[in-house]
Amino acid sequence: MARKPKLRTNAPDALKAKVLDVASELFQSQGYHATGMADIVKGAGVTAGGLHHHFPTKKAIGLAVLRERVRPAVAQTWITPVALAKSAAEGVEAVFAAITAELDAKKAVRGCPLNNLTLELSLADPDFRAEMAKTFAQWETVLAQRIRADGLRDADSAAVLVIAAYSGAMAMAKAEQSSEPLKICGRRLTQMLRTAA
Amino acid sequence: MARKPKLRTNAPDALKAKVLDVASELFQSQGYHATGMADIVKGAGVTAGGLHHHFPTKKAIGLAVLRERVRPAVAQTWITPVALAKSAAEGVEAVFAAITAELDAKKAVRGCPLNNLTLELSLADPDFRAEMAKTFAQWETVLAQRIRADGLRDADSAAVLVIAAYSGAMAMAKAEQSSEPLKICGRRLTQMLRTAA
DNA sequence: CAAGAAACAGGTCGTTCGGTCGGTTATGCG
DNA sequence: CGCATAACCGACCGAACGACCTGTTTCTTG
Repeated sequence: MARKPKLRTNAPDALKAKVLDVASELFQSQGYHATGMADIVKGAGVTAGGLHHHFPTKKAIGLAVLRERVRPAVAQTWITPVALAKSAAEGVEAVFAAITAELDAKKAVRGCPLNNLTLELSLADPDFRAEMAKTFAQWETVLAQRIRADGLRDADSAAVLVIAAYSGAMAMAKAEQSSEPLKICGRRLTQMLRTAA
Repeated sequence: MARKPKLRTNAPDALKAKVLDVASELFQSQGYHATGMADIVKGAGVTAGGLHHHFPTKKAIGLAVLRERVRPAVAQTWITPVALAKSAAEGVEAVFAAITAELDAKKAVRGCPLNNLTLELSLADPDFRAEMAKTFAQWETVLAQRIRADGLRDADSAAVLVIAAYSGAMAMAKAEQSSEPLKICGRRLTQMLRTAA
């Protein structure tokens, strides 16, 4: 039945990467349940069979997106910059500035990838929930370390507050389609970190 | 074809109320997209035809849930208690205490209804987004008024921070299935409101 | 360079989705 | 009491869903 012996090159890593790129993009802009396998297939330019060979289920894709896209994204935009900053206050200020600048540049506020998936999936599946909890825990740990290094008391609770305020501000920003809540919270959080130091 | 002339009583308001109760419960525990019309039909003990007569589409149910269940819930658990409290700090403290107590009593942390639906739907549909934005705005306004009445400066930004921290803490609580983030944020927020007063 | 393994193609399966339709029953009103 | 109208019933529809399976091509390795 070989009708069209279509040209092909085996590149499993590239295929996987493309699938995860497309899937994380779609999950971010539409949500997990609103995204169909067909959307991913079409967006990634892959066939259903090829996709199935690497990711047996949709859940496997979701988990991989969480581990290989969302978590690194949190590390890159939040954890590393704050850890390397001169002070926690300065780091938080820079992160909020970078994020609000990016939001203003685009047209739409699509929310924090971690929070989007957390609220949609953490109750639906224990594996998803474990993944998110782990990411949050890591985030808290590193941020608390940085705050403690500045000599602040209650570094742990401060870290939780910063992460919570950021997450919630992003949710409000998504609802209002404006970066204003983030700007406000960024300002108050850096001020809090500075005056306590 | 009248096989079973099943007993029936016309009670449109009761039917609507039951549908909204069940739908808001299901949306809260599973999410909007993960909840099918069949789930609502089964849970409410209604027929598909009866449901369709009052709610032409699923979206209509979602909007009604938002307006007639979620918004009143926010008003009842947050806005009214804070508005009536002796001080903003005391009000916020009481609200956080009530919510964490309720969470600890149940087994699962299901998140804030408003945030759950916001993150899932605000990008998908402008009508949904408008509804959420309105609810957030009202929340901000009343909270800021209460804070301002205590004589605090920057009451508006404080209100945004409080709401954001609450929302984000609930998201973290959902991921970790623990009321701890809420307790921590509640403590720090009331402390902030008190020392600034 | 054979031959087994891995990568990929793409059609198809059963299910569930949201929504519809013709028909029946209750109820308010004149 | 009659009857128009709203409330309600439940079988049914096409489309889309996630998953899968067989067959073919490419790679790897002894």
